[in-house]
Amino acid sequence: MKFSQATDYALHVMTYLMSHAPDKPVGVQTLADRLGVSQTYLSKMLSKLVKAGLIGSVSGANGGYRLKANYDRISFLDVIHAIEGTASIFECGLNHGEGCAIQQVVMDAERQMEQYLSDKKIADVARQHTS
Amino acid sequence: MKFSQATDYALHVMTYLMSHAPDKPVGVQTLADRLGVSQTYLSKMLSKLVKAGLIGSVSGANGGYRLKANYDRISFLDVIHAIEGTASIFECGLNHGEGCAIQQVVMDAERQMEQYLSDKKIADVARQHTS
DNA sequence: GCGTGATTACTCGGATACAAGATGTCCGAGTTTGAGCGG
DNA sequence: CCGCTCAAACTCGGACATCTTGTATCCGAGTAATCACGC
Repeated sequence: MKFSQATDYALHVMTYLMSHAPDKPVGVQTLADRLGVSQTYLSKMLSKLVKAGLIGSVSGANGGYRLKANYDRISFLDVIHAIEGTASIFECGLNHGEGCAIQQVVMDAERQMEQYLSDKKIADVARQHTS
Repeated sequence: MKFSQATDYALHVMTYLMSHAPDKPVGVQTLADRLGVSQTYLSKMLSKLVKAGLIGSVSGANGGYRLKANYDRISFLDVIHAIEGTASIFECGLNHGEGCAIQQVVMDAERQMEQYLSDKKIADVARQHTS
């Protein structure tokens, strides 16, 4: 029960883009050096972020990844869902009639956390802390 | 980012004990049959619950696992922590000065969820829904 | 100076390798109950 | 009926086996900018 490293990287990339280059595309190489991660692995996460519509990609020379217009409305939850998927945190594997009360409780708890994460925008922390 | 099956099993065991046998020890065999899990695997989780002090074990014939006196104060979070460990859900692997703002946000979100889970007692759902 | 082609700097996707953790099994050791048996 | 012994029913712990998932690397294909070169 942990968030993956990939999520960590993705969040930091988003923060970096917002605080350092909100308008220009940045190559994977640059981002990977900044975070101390291999560029090939980082590109996997960036692909997911692109697929989720959180950032855009510019191919070819001088290309890279860049923020889109409404980047200041992206929440922590958006990034986490893009990387980790949107599946629920808890699945009751038993078949004891529908509506497992235990699953209900855990999913409610999950909603509490997601509520908090969707209120927090990446741009908020990017402003105060240039990663 | 999911809770393990083990946590699922543990929660159901606790619910079962509270609703069916609050005072007598129940063997692993019985519990495992009830849940459709192998008894040897289930015993691993029960050991963890014992170590965490959530239930007691009675060895020897007619032995098994049983609830302790204050079982109605056990929360979902207690069981989850016993199985999954108490480590934080998110660890920033980067070394960019202390106090990563991103980690701060995610940990706050985690606290939201844990707050909810520590308010919910197992006995609450055991009363309404005999698993 | 101007098109045209080659080179370069990128993204993108698939295939693969590796390690760790979750899941599940097997077995041996210790512990208590209870039944059997001899006096 | 009493006490002893022994088997059965348990927990407990460690050592495995397996499977999935996260992490990471490599490579080939496509794409766009830029540079070189010939006219």
